[in-house]
Amino acid sequence: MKRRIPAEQRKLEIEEVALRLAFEQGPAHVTTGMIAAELGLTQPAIYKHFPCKSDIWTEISKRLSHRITQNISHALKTECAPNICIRKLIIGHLELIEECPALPEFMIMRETKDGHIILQNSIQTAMTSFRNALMQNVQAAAKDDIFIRTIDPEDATTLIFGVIQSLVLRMMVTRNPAILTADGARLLDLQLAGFLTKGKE
Amino acid sequence: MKRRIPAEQRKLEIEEVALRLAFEQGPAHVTTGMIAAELGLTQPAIYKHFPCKSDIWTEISKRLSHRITQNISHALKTECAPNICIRKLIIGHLELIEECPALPEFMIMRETKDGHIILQNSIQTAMTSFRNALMQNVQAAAKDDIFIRTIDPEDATTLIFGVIQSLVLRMMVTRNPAILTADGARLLDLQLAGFLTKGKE
Amino acid sequence: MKRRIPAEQRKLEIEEVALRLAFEQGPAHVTTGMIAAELGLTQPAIYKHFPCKSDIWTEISKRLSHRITQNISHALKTECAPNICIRKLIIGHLELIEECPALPEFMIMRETKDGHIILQNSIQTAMTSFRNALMQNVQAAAKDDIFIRTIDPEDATTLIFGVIQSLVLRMMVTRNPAILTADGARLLDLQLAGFLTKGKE
Amino acid sequence: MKRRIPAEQRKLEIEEVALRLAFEQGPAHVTTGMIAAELGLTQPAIYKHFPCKSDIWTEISKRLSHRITQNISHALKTECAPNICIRKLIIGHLELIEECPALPEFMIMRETKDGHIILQNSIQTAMTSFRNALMQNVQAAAKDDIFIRTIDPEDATTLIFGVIQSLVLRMMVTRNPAILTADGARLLDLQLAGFLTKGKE
DNA sequence: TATGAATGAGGCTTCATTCAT
DNA sequence: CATGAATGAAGCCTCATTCAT
Repeated sequence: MKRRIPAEQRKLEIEEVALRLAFEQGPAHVTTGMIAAELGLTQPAIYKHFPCKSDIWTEISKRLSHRITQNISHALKTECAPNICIRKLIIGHLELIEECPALPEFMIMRETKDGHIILQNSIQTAMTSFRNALMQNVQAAAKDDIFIRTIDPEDATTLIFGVIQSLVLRMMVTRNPAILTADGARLLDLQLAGFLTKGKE
Repeated sequence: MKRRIPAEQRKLEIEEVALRLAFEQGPAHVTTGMIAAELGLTQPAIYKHFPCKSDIWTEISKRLSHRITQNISHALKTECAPNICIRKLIIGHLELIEECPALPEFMIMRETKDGHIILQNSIQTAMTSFRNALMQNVQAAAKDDIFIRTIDPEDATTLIFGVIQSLVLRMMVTRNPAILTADGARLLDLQLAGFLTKGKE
Repeated sequence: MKRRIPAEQRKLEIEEVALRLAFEQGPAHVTTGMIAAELGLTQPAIYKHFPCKSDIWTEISKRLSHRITQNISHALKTECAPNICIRKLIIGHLELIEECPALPEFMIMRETKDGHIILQNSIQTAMTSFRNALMQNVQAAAKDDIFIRTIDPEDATTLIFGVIQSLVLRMMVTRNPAILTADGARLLDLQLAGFLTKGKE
Repeated sequence: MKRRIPAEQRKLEIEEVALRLAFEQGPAHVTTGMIAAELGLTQPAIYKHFPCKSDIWTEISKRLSHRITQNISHALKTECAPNICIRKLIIGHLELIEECPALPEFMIMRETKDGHIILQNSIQTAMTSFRNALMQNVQAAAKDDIFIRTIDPEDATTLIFGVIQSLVLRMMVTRNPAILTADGARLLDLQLAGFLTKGKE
């Protein structure tokens, strides 16, 4: 009658559903009951796979952090010019968000344990690495005379990162993740154009 | 001990406290009990001023929308060059966020009424106006040869708006609203520099 | 329709019902729902009077401890011969148990907070005082040649205390608290007779 | 790793663990999960050996009852003076409790079946036999002029039984079963001394 | 003889909301 | 304008129990 599914796969399903619901309704509104209903399970069945609800978020956060880190190493491992690396970092991250559009909200999500609010930080840590990788390539680009030499690397990095933020905000308002990769490359080009040594038209 | 306070003023107090708590704990974690406790009231007392909880958010949203709109008209009413207007719009909005740091979360907040999720939209409407005002000035700046003529106004607007998003994200991670105006002008200059016809010295 | 009752009185009612149910069903089987049902309340209504369930037990324990201590001071304050004091202590305590027959189970009750077992000890502390008061009077009785001089006060105290234990066990098995005072005096007399200097004919 | 063990032995293991946990945490707090965890089993594995949880308690109660009865017949079968028999009964029972310190709590434990509370009584039945055996010997001792002739056998029995209760209470408070046999003989002597015809030196 | 996935009942607790005072 | 007592819905979590393998 009911689907009986191996635990490992069920865990994944729970995480996927939770992630999807987190995008649709906002992480704070996702209940274990909603997750269970979505999977055709009773609510306590969730607890056969996760000791407590916040562990679902923790596990998801770990998984997302890992994806972020993977994207970073993938973007850096190839021997490319710094501006190409920057491109790979940004586009790769946009693709990740398109796949998991709840990611940005996880980054700023407050987790509550025992009534106390604790900030979710494994994703924030990964994003710090992301920003560092970005900045190193900005610095390298300036050194290589790809970017204007006098550019402030911190601020330039912030603006390049801002391309993601702009798109994320529009995605959240429009509820349409497709715009991320659709518009990402073009916006990034425009952003980087301002930093390039070569003339901009 | 028991302060009896005119209704209009109490309403304001409630909204202020709710707004502050929304920043501290996240809008979804704010309860009527927390608001009441913060004001030294009993929890049902809130209902003398607001028929239901979501009306608090609605009222706050209205107020914030009004502030956003005020900022727009203030930035546009003076006869300035378009790039100056852009500056006024962005900096003005950053100041508003610094004063009400929960604003960005209100923009993406889901309100639940009768179990259904509805997006908060009076602020989103105001932000659409904001974006339009921004874009009009970008177009004007391009027409006036302040910005590069060939620039795409949509994309340029998105990137300029992105300055706000970048700063907001850093504020949410650092929990420090002060960075908004501290770094805003400098970042905006860097962003606009990429669009200016004149060399970036 | 529903009785609306001042908070202080409701608190008392809750404690009384909890105490009664603790005797009838055993403390570990008493639920907030049972208490509420007994009072014609909804279950969450209990939480308007006690922040959490274990606070009900804590409060009851405090009250019982106080009663125990009162009995001690009442038995000691009058200027009586030590054997009379002993009598007052024991009979007074039996009367208290007859009134609150759950008391013995509270003494050995394990309270669970956050999944960890903690022993209930405010009553145990009071009972330690009770035992000390008993022993002091046993020593005094030996000094005054009421009891046999060579008696070991620790052991004699334990046996006198044992009169209570014996009756309590029979009460728990028969579920009839009335035997406590019905048989108490007679049993105590028999017990003390063994310690008296005068021959037992 | 996975021990597969003959059913009969596993049943015993389960009962032993349940009995130990009943002493440590209180019978009402023992769950099938705790028992399974203690044995390195999955929780439903318990149900291969016991149709339902209360059957574990029932089985344990039977076993304990049997031990109680064994102690009685062992104490009575030897041809001894009644006071020696009494001694054997009490000391033997104390030894049993020292081995199974949860026994006293089983005696007053409420078992719940289909939501209804039922008292555990196979142990109570055995204890009634124990008391009867005790009383018969008290009567015999009175007849043989070992105890004072005029003694009330009921009451004397209650007090002698009380030696066990006193020690049990102290064990439960101190969580130390060793005191039972350490102090038992001495206390019993003191108790019986009061009933002996011979002067108390 | 056991595991592995799941269920159903029920417990504690929170919270928005009502209403008489 | 506010309190004080209470409700109803819902959330998290535990536990005994089932059943296929």
